[in-house]
Amino acid sequence: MRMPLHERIRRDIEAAILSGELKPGARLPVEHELMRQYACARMTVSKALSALSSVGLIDRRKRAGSFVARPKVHSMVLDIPDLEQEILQRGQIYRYRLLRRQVRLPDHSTAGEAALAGRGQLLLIEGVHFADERPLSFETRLVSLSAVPEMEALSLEGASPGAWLLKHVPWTEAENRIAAVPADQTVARHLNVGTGAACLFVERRTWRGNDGITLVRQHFVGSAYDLIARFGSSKL
Amino acid sequence: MRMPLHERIRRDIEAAILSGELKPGARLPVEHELMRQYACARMTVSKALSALSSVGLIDRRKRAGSFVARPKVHSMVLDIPDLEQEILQRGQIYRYRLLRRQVRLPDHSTAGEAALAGRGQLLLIEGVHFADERPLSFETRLVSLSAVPEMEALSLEGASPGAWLLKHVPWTEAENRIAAVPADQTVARHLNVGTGAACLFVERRTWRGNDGITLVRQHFVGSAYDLIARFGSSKL
DNA sequence: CAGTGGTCTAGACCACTGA
DNA sequence: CAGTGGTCTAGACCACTGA
Repeated sequence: MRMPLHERIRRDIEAAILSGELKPGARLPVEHELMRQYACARMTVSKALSALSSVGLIDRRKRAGSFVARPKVHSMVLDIPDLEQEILQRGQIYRYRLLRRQVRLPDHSTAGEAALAGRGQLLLIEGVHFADERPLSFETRLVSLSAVPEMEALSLEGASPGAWLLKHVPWTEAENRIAAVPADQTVARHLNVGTGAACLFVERRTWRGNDGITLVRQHFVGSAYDLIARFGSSKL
Repeated sequence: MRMPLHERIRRDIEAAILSGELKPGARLPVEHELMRQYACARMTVSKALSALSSVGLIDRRKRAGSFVARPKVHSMVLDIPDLEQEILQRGQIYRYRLLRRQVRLPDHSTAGEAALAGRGQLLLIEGVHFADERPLSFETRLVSLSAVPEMEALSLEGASPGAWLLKHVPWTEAENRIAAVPADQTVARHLNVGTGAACLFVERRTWRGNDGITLVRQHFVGSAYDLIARFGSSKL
């Protein structure tokens, strides 16, 4: 057998929980009992239980014991891959067309802009992502030049600024807002859809540590783009 | 100090990575060096490094050492809370109106239905979620009666079937598809919006272990509902 | 083949908290 | 106040793999 013992213990208990044999609220055997069952040291049992606790399958309470967790928030993993990669993986041709590029001071009447800029200026980038020469997404992006000074000298022709940022200044925190909105005149023109057409709107802010990196707003052609989110307790 | 030592080591290294002091690809001190620095046992260092490895901040390789990970997939946590809870938390009145309830065999021409039903029948539930008496979401749901037989006898008047399921048959795997779609006639009538209005569409399948639980399709009034997704490396 | 991480032992002391 | 989990020690043997 090449599965570590702590892993085997973890799986045994996980299986019992998922099968319903151990129901939410049920008490697990105490560590010393598991040590006896598996004939192992306490650290080994502890490693297995800690792993289950960290994925939220059990709750551990001192003096009381370990219990199967009651179901809680259902958060799940949302993949928002690099648009360029995603289009290429679909076997389509990717192109980014730059519409506007401008360095400016933050608009202090917009709280988000001031926070993003810090003490520096902002780079405003507007463009359209094409898949097989059909517009897929209209994107307006603000980049903090105090966080990413290299970006000011960068030629943006042809390359997706989002892909460049991902590669050079990976974020550590992000927040997304996802909504369905009707296309206004600007969006409709750039995406080549009718005014009022349903668009998927994604607004994303990213940070690296405490520094804001970018704020991006993307309108996707509703009929051409979906987001997929998956969740599994098998994730670590 | 009441922070465990392994936690302090983890944070020290995490801070060095996030600040850029340790760049992607950089080699970390070997375990014995960290033992010396913190004057502790190897298990303690190992616990700190394992935690960093499990959140993907470092890669550990035998014989070679531990290295700051290069940035990878950007997956993030998407919260789709119980709609009832969410509306109540906004300080609005929640109501669910049941439109249709029907037990039937799966439509075998639809791959998803047959897989969901297993050997049993399906419960079809249609209804509308109201916030302050304004329609927010039109929901069509299929529930596998072989996985959740209790649901057949359940009165569904007034209570959200999603909330009931969450409480009684929590899922372990889920998949969501999120899109923007125009309201068709049925959706427009139930949500009290114009035909063609932008709606946020969420299709979710959930499983408990290997058994399909439910397949739900929800249309939200675009102007009234957003999804929020957050990501932070601070998550465990 | 030597250095690294992965696992494991058999203890120990402690903080916490419910009976 | 006794039982539980949280942490930690000072070792050990091993698998892996790059120099």
